[in-house]
Amino acid sequence: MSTVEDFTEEAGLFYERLGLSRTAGRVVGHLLASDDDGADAPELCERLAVAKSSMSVALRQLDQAGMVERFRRRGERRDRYRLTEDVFGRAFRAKMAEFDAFQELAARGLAAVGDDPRRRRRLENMRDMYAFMADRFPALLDEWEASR
Amino acid sequence: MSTVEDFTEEAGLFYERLGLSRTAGRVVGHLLASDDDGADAPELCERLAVAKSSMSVALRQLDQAGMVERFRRRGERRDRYRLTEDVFGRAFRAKMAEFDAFQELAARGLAAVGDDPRRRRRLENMRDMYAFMADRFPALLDEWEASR
DNA sequence: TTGTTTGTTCGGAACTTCCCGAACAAAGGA
DNA sequence: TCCTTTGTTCGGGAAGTTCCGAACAAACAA
Repeated sequence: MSTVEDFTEEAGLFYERLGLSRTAGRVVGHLLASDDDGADAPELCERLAVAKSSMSVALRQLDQAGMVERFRRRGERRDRYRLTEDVFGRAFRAKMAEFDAFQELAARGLAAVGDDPRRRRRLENMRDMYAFMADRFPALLDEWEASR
Repeated sequence: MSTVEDFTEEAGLFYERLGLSRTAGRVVGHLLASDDDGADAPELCERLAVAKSSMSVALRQLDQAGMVERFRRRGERRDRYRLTEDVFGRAFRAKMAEFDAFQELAARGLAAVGDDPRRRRRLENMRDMYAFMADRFPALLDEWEASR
């Protein structure tokens, strides 16, 4: 029997492999399995057995990465946190920024190697491939969003 | 003035952010800026100022990840290493495996949350989006390869 | 003002990763 | 066989990361 707690831990491991901290990944897992009202910090601390200082850091990371947003219900004194509506679309756009970084790295390599065609060939291929992907990706995302 | 050495260090930092070790990233950078004959281990150790034990580990990692291949010139006694011809295509295919893993994670989440539509909505969106991308990506790669 | 709630920052402990040198293993020539 | 070359594995130390509890700051209520 698979539980929400199990899923939360799996998500923690999954996102840890992708570069988030374990705690941040577990938060994402918990918020994925909760509804759009999200959760507040004390609840997350208690459910995930994490100190509030660690939770503060993890939530700030996720906020700055654009993965969660803070909000506050009218009249309440504490923040709540939920995944951004478009969190996975944002993840894809972040991948596109990575494509741009690859292109830039290839360009730096080309500036460094000079004129030798044997040494330019692979870097040019790298640059062109990532340029191609960066060019095509937005249309793919648009197509997905249109299909919703 | 940008040099090949600078580029090698930049590549090391770049690939370290992506999850490789610094040494492995520097090797990739060096091989990117060299020609198709690649380099041998003593040369890499000397140029990158790295112990041969560390180089052995880094090269094995890159080999197992399919990023470099070993080869030996006829009659020589030491291996040489070069980037696989299709190293960046392989990187994209690895991203597709990541898409599959996201789908799988979403499926586990759905199994855990039960019937509540409010809690299923986001996980279903996650699953469907990554399924869409996994479906479309091969055609994108084919298109790139055809355009060569 | 004083006390309470909420959230952040700081210092240190625990853990993990990375890299080195040394020891070891394997293969080829003398 | 014995020695050299090539490459791997092992143990330890250095560096970086993560998390905790405690101290701190800010906002609000009484």
